[in-house]
Amino acid sequence: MTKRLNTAERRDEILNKSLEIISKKGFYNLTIRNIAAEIDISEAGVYRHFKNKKEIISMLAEEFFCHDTKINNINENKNSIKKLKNIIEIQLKLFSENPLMTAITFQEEIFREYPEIWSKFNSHREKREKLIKNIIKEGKKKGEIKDLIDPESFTSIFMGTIRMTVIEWRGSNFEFSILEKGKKIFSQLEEFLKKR
Amino acid sequence: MTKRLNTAERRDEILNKSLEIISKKGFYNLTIRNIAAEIDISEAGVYRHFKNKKEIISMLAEEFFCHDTKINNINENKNSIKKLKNIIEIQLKLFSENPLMTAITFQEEIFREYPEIWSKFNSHREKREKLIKNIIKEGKKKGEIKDLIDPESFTSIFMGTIRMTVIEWRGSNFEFSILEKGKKIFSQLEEFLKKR
DNA sequence: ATTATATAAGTTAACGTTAACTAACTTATA
DNA sequence: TATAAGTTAGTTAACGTTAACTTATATAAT
Repeated sequence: MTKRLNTAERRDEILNKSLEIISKKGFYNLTIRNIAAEIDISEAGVYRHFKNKKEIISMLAEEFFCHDTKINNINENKNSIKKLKNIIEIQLKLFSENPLMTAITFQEEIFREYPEIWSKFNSHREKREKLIKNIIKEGKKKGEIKDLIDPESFTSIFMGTIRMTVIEWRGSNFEFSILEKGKKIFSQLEEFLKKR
Repeated sequence: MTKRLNTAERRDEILNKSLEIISKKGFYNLTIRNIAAEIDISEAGVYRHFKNKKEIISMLAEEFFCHDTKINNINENKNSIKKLKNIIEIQLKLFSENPLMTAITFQEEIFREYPEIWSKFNSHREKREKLIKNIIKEGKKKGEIKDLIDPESFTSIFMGTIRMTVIEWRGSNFEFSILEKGKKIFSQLEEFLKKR
């Protein structure tokens, strides 16, 4: 009578539902009870598939990083402004394919409970910062980017802008196209960067 | 023997310690137990001064908004770029005077537990967005700001930049001068905005 | 094709802990 | 000396987790 799922299917279901809970109700409401109730199994049933709550959260973070590291690997032999454009495009494309993932980015602080995950987030951000800073420095050297641009300041501007765009998108309940908004915003930043 | 404080003093102590807990240990660890332990009274003692936990949190949010609304009231008869500069300066000055307050800005999501507070944060942000957008529109009309600047996009850039700067400051454990960093970053944005 | 069996997926019912909160009391102090 | 600031000792409810159990099903022997 009762339908059973195999581990792979159930794990996926648990992870997806967990992300949904975080996104819609906040991290506070991610409890084993709530997960179990939403997928209609017992609490103990959840523990057949994950050894504890932390493992669920780690897997979500892992998924997030896995999605996100694509950015660091492409981007060869390109104009530096194109590279920056590319970063925004990839980043926002990932979010647009999986909007709930944005919840993780913006509830980062909550991962403090799990110091290993928390430190991953921090080193991830630092890595991204360095990447952008280097692209700008390089662009200045190659004469593609204005001399007056300060790499460090612009990195803050760049990363802040992406974050703000996503915050607004989340706030609107994902009602506009983040890709188009991203394009529009980058064209503004481009005007700021490029030599004439 | 035991020293007693009057309500006013104790309320302040509780609020300050609460903010410190949120900032240093995260919102999760803001519990009546922890507050009581840190100020060395019993848990029940806390309830002599606040009727429940929500009241503590509401007061903190109130304090935050109170600090923050100064921005909307000044700024008369000024060049539009000066106005924007002013907004950054006031905002960062408030944070530099009370660094722990930044914790509230960046743990916003947590206020979801308290929908009334949460909606205040949102309308607060929207108000700020409108203010900035209007300053830009006005600046364009008056010929102080470049024609190609898109008010909506620039608002995201502007607000995102402030947020990112504060995130970095928090990340560094408040080790650099946020006021100087703000100045530096605004001088970059200014280059972007101003007509030559 | 049918049947036996190991195992994976599920259950119930509890565990110890901690959360927010309260009633009933004691005592310092204005 | 009345009141406000404090205590002790509890409540109820929720948390993550576990032990001990049941049962569906994939697979292998008949």
